[in-house]
Amino acid sequence: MKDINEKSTYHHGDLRETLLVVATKMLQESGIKEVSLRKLASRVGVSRTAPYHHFKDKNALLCGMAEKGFEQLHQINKNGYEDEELSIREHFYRFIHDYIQFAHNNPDLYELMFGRTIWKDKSSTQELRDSAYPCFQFQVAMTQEWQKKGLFNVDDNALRASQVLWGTVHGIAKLFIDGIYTDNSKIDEICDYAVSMFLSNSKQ
Amino acid sequence: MKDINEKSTYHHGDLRETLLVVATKMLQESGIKEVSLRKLASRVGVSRTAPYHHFKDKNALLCGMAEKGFEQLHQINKNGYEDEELSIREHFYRFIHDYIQFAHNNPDLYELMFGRTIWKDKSSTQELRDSAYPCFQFQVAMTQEWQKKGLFNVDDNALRASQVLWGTVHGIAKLFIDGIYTDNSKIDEICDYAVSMFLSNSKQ
DNA sequence: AAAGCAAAGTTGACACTGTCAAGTTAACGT
DNA sequence: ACGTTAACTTGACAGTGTCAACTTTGCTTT
Repeated sequence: MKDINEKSTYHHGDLRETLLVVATKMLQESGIKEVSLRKLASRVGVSRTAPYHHFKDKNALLCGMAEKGFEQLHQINKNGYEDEELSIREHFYRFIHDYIQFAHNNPDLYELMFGRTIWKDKSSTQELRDSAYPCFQFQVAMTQEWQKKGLFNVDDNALRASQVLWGTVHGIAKLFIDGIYTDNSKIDEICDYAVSMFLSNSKQ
Repeated sequence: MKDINEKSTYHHGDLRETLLVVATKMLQESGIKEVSLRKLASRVGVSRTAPYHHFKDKNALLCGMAEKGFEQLHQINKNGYEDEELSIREHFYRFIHDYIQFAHNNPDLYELMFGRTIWKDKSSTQELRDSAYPCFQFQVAMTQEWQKKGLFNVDDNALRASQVLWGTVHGIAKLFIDGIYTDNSKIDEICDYAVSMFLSNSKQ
C-alpha cells in the first residue's frame, strides 16, 4: 500500500476507490447527466481511459456507485429496526419515513440505484446484486416480523406484503425525486397518511 | 393540406406528426437509448436537422411523445371509472390493475412519461403539463369519490390518499419496469394483495 | 400573375460522449 | 537484476445534440 499523501507521478495508487468517491460527488453535485468518464478522469487528474483498468465500462462504474448506496440504505433500515424503544407501529412509521428521507437526501444516487440503467438487460454486475439483494431481503424480513405481530389485517404473505409496501415507498420517493410531487414540505404528512392507510384497522 | 399518399420531394407535409409516431415506435421497439434525433430523421427520410423546425430540441420531442401517453392513460382511467357494472371495490381494483398493466404494456413510454428527463429542471413543456395535469387530477377525483363512499377507513383527505395510492401503483409499476421485480406472472397477484391491504377493514 | 417573405428542409461544423488498439511506464516477484 | 504484467497514456473512431448559413418551396399581398 502506498502512502496516500504522497502524490505519485504515474501510478495513482488507489484509483478505483478515488473514482468511485469522486464520481459519486459529481453525481450529487450536478446529477447523472454530468457524470462522464472523461470529466471524471480529468477531475481525478488521470487520462481518459485510465478508468478502464478498474471498471469494464461506464456501466460497471455506475454499478459500483450504486453498490455503496445499497450498503447505506441497508444500514439505515437496520438502525431503525434495531431501535428497541419503538413500538411496532413506530417501527413501521420509521421505516417508511427513513426510506423516503434517504431518497430525498440522495436523489440522484437513489435514481441510479433503482433505475433501469443498471438493472435492465442483465447489465447489473454480480457485486451489485450481492450488495442489493441482502438489502431487499431485510425489508421482506421486517415485513414478516410486523405481519407476525398482527400489524396488517391481511393474509399472511410476507413477500406480497413487502412488495406492496416497497412499491409504496419507492413510488412516493420517485414521484418526489423526479419532480412530479413538488412540495417537499409535505413529505412527512404523506408518510403519516400512508401509515394510517395501511394500519387503519390494525390491532396495534 | 397535401395528399398524404403522394410523396413530395422537398416538403414533407406532416413531418411533426410523423416524427412523433416514428419516434414512439422506435421507443417501443428498442428503448429510449436507441431514440436519437439522427436515427429518427434518417428513418423518416429527412435530414438530421429537419426536426428542429418542429421541435425546439430533443427534450421537446420527448415531451410531445409523453403527451400522447398521458392522453392514453387518462382514457384508460376514464373507461374504468365509467363502467357502471362494477362495485366500488371493483372500480378500485380495476384502477390499480389497469394502471400497472398500462405501464407493463408500454414500459419505455411509461418511463419517459414519469422520468426526470422531462420533468426535472423545469424542462417540461407547457403542452405536456396541459396534457398531464388533467390526468393527475382525474385520479384525485376518483379517490375523492371512493373516499366519500367509505372505501378507506381514514381521515377524509382525498389529496393525501390519492398521493399514497398513486405512489403505490407507480412504485410497483416502476419496480417491474426497471427490472427489479422480475416475475411478470405475479403482477395480478400483487395488485390483488395491494387492494386487500388498503381495504382490509373497509365497509365495502 | 409577379414579388416577396416566411416556413421547411439542407449541408457543414463543433464540442462532446464511450470505447478500442497500440504504445509507454513502473512496480513487483523470481 | 530481469522480465512479466498491471497501470497508465495517446490516437483514433463512430456516435450524439445543436448551431449557423444556405436552398427550396408555398402562400400572401399587391
